[in-house]
Amino acid sequence: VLLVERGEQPFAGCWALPGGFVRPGESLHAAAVREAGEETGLTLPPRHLEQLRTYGDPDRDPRMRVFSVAYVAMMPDLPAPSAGTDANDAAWWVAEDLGGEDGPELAFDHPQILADAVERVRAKLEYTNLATAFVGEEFTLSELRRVYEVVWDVKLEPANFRRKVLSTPAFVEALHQTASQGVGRPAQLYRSGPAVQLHPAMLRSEQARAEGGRG
Amino acid sequence: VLLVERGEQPFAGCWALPGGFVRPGESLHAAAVREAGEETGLTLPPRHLEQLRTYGDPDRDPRMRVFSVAYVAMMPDLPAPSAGTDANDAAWWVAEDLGGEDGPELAFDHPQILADAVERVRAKLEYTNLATAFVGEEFTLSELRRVYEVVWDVKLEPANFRRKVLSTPAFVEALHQTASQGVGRPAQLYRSGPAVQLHPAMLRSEQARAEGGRG
DNA sequence: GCAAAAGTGTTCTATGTACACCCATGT
DNA sequence: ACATGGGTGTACATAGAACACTTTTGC
Repeated sequence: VLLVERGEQPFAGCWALPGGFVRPGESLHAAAVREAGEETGLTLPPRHLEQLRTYGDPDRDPRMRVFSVAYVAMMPDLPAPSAGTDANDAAWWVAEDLGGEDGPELAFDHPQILADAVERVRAKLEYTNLATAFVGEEFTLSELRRVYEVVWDVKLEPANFRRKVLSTPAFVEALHQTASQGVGRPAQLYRSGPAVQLHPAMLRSEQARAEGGRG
Repeated sequence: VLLVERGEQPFAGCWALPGGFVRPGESLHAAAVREAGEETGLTLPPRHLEQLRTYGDPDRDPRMRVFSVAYVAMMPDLPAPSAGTDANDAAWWVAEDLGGEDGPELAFDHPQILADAVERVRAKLEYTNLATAFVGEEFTLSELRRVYEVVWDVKLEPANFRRKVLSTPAFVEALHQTASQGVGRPAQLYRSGPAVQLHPAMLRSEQARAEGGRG
């Protein structure tokens, strides 16, 4: 999770999701990309960007009435961010470490926004190819499986996962090359296929579903 | 679908989704309920209300920059609406009749909003108890099945549908009363159970999924 | 009695799960 | 040789689809 440390009141010193104001003539989508870049120094376009939802409770910002249209973006190979305007610092965080006792305090209603985002991603892994946005353009099935295992916090049977992915039409395409890596038999390389929606879905177990979300 | 006929430019004479501006100190949720009521004369609280998404393209309203936070509401027993402020008329429409040649022209980007709403509802029938918001507090399984059949535009096996609904934990609760109605064996009455998310889901077939939506 | 809708039983098939087993590589 | 991860095969359990059949009402 990409967070910035606030340099101004309110919530100075707290960490917050990067954001800002939409400009005249600018679409919401473009504003999300621009603001994320301005506050963190990241220029690469994200692999995936989608609207989450809009937060507009009257007292969510003590200064004035603010409506925040939250977007979720996905990036692999997380490049090092740098603090931008209005921010002391910018850094990547592990989602698991946020919201607990040890983690930093999040500003405004950003804990809720983050929780909604995590649950959205968990749910979308089931029925879309969103998992491929977490890995490089070329990847092994083990790398793809690790995405599901980490995000859902479960262990998946490698054999069954493999069959499931390969039997889902247009989910991945074989490159007929082997990855050159460490110990063990080299794995085949794949790239993301044309399918965006998956039929049938990669169903998470009852247990994995209870993990995070009421959805 | 509840629409109002616009009395002012732009799009005067066109039909539009009811809406308006959020007031100071008012939540988005409260504004959605209030505006729907003001423009149509309906006062009953909807059985279900949820945020759809926010539309903010720079030129979606020719007068000025407008961000619309769309909400979807569900009501059974559709009471007759009456035209309110800024509206010539208000009426219920069949969703299927909108968007085609015969239907009325919808204002602004409301065709897109409506399409997104229909797809949201279609998808949510699968994994939530949203279908129960379309029927009365007490209902037969045939009435519930008709919701799925109409919204998804499919035929479902009554026998299998019954088993599926009754085997899904906390989806419906039996009232041990029979409905008094027309021809055929009287059906048992049920009411909505405590479950909001359904496990396992009521999966629509590949065909029903292709019907409306890419999601 | 007959039509119509409610409800039960049963068979067949598809899909997920668990686990045994073989394959190819680095050390 | 052996540990490690990649990949295949297979038996079992579960869930959905299709359809025959019984039950209960109105006409």
